[in-house]
Amino acid sequence: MRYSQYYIPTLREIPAEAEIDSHKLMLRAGMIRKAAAGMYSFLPLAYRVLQKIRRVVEEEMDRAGGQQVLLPIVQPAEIWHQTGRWDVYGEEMFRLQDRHQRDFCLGPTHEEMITTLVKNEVRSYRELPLRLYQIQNKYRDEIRPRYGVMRAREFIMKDLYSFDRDEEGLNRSYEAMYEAYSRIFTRLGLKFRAVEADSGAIGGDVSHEFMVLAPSGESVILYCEQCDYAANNEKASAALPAKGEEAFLPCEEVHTPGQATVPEVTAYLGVEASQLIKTLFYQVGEELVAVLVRGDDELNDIKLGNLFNQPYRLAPPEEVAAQLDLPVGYVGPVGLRTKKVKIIADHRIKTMVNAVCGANRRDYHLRNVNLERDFTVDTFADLRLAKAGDPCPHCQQPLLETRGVEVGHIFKLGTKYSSALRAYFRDENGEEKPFIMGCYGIGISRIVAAAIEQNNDQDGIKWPVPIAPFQVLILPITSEQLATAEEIYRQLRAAGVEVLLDDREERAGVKFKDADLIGIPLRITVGPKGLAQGEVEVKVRLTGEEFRWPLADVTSQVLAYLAKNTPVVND
RNA sequence: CGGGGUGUGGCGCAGCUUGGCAGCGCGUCUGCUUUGGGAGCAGAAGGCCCUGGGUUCAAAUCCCAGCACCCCGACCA
Repeated sequence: MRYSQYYIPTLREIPAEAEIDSHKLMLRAGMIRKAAAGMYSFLPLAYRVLQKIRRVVEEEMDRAGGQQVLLPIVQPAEIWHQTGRWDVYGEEMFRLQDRHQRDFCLGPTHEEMITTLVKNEVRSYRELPLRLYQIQNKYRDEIRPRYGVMRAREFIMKDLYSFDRDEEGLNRSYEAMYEAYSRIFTRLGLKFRAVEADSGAIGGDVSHEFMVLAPSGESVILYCEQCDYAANNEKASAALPAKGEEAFLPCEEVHTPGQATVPEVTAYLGVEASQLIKTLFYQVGEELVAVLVRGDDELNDIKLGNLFNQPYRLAPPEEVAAQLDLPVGYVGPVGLRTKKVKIIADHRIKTMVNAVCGANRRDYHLRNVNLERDFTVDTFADLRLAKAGDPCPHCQQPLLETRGVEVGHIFKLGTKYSSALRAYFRDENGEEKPFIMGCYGIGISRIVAAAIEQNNDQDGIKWPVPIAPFQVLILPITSEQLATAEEIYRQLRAAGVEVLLDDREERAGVKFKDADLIGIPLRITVGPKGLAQGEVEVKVRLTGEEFRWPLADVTSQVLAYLAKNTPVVND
């Protein structure tokens, strides 16, 4: 491709709206333009990247037994009513009506659509397993779209749905997808990690997210170097520390005037935050529930939500005072029974000896409080937010922390949608059974942004070879070298290399700046200095390495570099 | 939805306090000179100052209402 005939509207200045690197660079490199909040046009350079990602995804989906289909983006409300999600999905769904005032939505996801399709077509276990996927735009009216295409309201997604006859089949489908995803991100040349994830409202017991690692990522990942354990911080758990060995001391009340918060109490009494029991009250449905966590722990809202399994919120102090006559800041589990409040505690409470907690009396705390002797708990659960340094739940090694961008998520759905939509098949005994389903998503457009987050510097993007819009950029310093550059261009193209020839009548500086910005992996500079010795100057964008190659070797050297830097996954 | 901020040529911004010809830098176009990391000179084009209403002889500027966009939070397969 000739630069002069290709539309790459680079910007010198950073548009004010962009916050993170990938967003700034996609705008500056002329890849995207905004149409509305969370709605973007993809320009030629970005489209090439999308196509490359798409091709790898398609190859791996096909290899894993997937068959590509294309379902309607506009979906009738009826099927959403059947699963109850027309109401559940709420404001996040783009809705519209046709001329007959019939309700439709723009598909945020396609469980309803695909399940309806399969229900009407597949009758027998003999037709299973079935793995159908598509790549198309998805629509979610996010409350707050942000970071360019990272969290857009219209985005490109690959979604595959698996239909199996039993759990065993589902497990095979799930494993096939897990492997396919690992192959995809490896082949795309991205540093990634698969982590255990919370399956959230979509249900199911097992779920993994695929994270592209980047310090600016929105998700926090905890992982163990010793074993394979890795989870996002919504899901991560830690091994329990050993219970303290000390002898129980007699419980005593101490005066702590005006000391209501954890830092205040620890400072006033000269104890560690880990010796404190925090008591929080949540309004769950109609009742107030007491939740106990160690003073140095943070409550994990996702885990708490999964436990309650209904709407809940932190009860404001006034309500606690009004309903239970308790002074927030001086509340503790001892004697709480008399209030008929359900007490839920994080597992770590079990390991505490001679703890400190509120005395349920203003300006007083209790010392040397011990489980069983002084108070009891209704339910123990893992409720704390795991953090770096915690012991790994599998091997006790300290967990490490990193950040990532979620680019893929796989779920075991079970029969949630097939049951709701009455999608059944006949098994070998002639019995009607609901399909056992799984769903598996990849954010195609998000991968572009994630790849840039992972690979950029002050000067611009540094594309990994597999997803670069072009593999090689040829940069003649002046028009004097254009003929030589054209010749190299011709040879490389003949060898099947994707080349961008910067044939613009611009000064060298401008071309260098744009080259760095758009980040083509190999830059071949054709200038008088090199040509005097029959050589071109080569710079590797990713590493900054520089070489001199004799003119005659350019094609073979380029092919060797590309081969070496295109990850291959063996069958 | 709560809080904060911003809307002025394609991009980045000044002007608004104290009403009086709409400006600067970059980019774009033309010409000349230049040509190894965003060149110089000369000239030119390009504006519903977010929208609507109000105050005023006069509004980018003051007042009212609305809209859009960005950030923080809540929310979110």
